[in-house]
Amino acid sequence: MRLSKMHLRTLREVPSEAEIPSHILLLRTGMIRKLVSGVYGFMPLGYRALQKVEQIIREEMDRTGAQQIHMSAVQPAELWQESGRWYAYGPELWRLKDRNGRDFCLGPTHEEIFTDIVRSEVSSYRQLPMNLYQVQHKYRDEARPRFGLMRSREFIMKDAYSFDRDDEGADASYRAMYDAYRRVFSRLALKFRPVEADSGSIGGSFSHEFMVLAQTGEDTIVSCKECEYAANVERAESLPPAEKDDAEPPAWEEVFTPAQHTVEEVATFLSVEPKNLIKTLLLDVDGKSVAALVRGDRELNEIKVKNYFKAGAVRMATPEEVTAWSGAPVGFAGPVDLKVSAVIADLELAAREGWVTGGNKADTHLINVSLARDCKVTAYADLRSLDANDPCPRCKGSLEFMRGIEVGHVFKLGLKYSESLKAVFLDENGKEQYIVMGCYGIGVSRVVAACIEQNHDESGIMFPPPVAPFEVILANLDTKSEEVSAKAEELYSLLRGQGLDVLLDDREERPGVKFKDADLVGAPMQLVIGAKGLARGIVEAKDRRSGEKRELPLGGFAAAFAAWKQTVYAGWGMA
RNA sequence: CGGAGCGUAGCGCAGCUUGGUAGCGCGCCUGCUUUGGGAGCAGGAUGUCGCAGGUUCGAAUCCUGUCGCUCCGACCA
Repeated sequence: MRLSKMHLRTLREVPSEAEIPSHILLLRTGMIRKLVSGVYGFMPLGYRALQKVEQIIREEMDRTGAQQIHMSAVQPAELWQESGRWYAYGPELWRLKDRNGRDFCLGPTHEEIFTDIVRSEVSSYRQLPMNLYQVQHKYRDEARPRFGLMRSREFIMKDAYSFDRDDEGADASYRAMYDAYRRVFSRLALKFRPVEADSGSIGGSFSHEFMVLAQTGEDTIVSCKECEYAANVERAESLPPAEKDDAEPPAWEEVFTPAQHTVEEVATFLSVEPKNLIKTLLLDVDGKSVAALVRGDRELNEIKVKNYFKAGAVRMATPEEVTAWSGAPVGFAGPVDLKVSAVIADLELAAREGWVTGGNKADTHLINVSLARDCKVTAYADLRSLDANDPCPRCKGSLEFMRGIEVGHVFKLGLKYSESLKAVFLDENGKEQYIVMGCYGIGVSRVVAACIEQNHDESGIMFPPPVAPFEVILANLDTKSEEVSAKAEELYSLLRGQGLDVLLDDREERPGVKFKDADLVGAPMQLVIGAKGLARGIVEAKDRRSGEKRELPLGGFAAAFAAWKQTVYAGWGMA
């Protein structure tokens, strides 16, 4: 592609709406254009990057035997009512009506549609297993779209659905997708981790997320330094302490703690450590009052509470509710004689007795509380978030925390949708069986953003070669010189002959503009040809990632380029 | 949904307090000069000041309403 003929508009200044690097750079390079909040269009450069990602995904999906189809984004409400998600999904489901007032939605995901196809097309065990996928727009009316392509209301997703005769088959399909995802993200030259994850509103029995590692990621993941364990903190399991201290404390008594609300304040006031306190958090779980107890130095993980109750919605109680349930202002709730429908305690709290708790009375705490003796604890469960001192739940090794961007998610769904939508087949014995399902998504547009998030510097994007809209940018610094231009054209067709995507900067611009734009748009390999270099018989080459420059001789250029290309790719961990 | 902020040229912004000719930088167009890290000079084009209503002789500016956008939080494969 010749830059003089390509529509490219780069911005010098940072658009005020963008905060994070990928959003800023996608706008500055003119790769995307916002239409309205959370809805973006792709311009030539951006669309090329998107297609590169898509192509790699398609190749790896096809390799597993999955078949690409294309369903509409518009979906009839009936199917969603049948699965129950029309009511369960909430305002994020983008609903619309046709002229006759019939309900539809724009698909946020396609379990219903794919299950519907399969239940009408598949009737025999001979047709299974089957895996269908598509690359298509998804719509989620996000409460707060943000960060450009990271969290948009319309986005591009590859979604695949597997259909198997039994659980073993479904596990094999899941494994095949998991492996395919590893290959996809490896081929994209991204640093990523597959982690154990919460299965959220898609449902199902287990799932893994694929996280691209980046500081600006919205998720936190824990990863064991010694074994393979890695999980989203939302889901990472905590181990109860090994030792147990059953010594029964003396009877509890009230202590006066005027205006001491927080754990820190109370601990300091009573000269005890925060880990000797119990934090009593009051929650509304699907409309029921619940108290969740964790050690004073721990953080409650609301997702674990939600999963424990298999609840739809969990929220912190309002100050009014706290007062109504505990009889005291915020900061003094405790588990002794608390009027709530359930009290659940973190596993760790079973390990010892003699706690400091809130007194359910203003300015009052209790000491020497025994959960077993003094409180009605409904159940003990893993409720807290891990912290840096926690051991790995698998091997007890040490954990590290990092930020990640979720670019892929694989779920084993089991019978969730086949039961609600009655997707069945006849087995060898002529008996009707439910199809066992899995579903697998990759946020294609988010991958492009994540890739930039992981690979950029002050000057612009550093695209990994497999994602780069162009692998090489060839800048002709002297477009008015016939010799230089002839040489540039010669190199341009030579490189294209090698199957590379090359962008020839043949604009009548000053060198500085060309250098800045080359760095900004982030082609992994930059070549510069100008009168000076030509006189010396060389082309300058710059590795965008490392910044390393070298001179390639025009005599024997092809060999010198091949060697250089190899070092550039090696820098990306590519063969 | 709660809190905060912002809507003025393609982009970044000033002007609003104290009402009176709509501005600056970048970008864009023309010409000349320039040409190895976002050139210089000269000339030029581009605005329903988000929208609607109100106050006023007169509103970008004051008042009311409304829409949009962004950030923090809540929420979220």
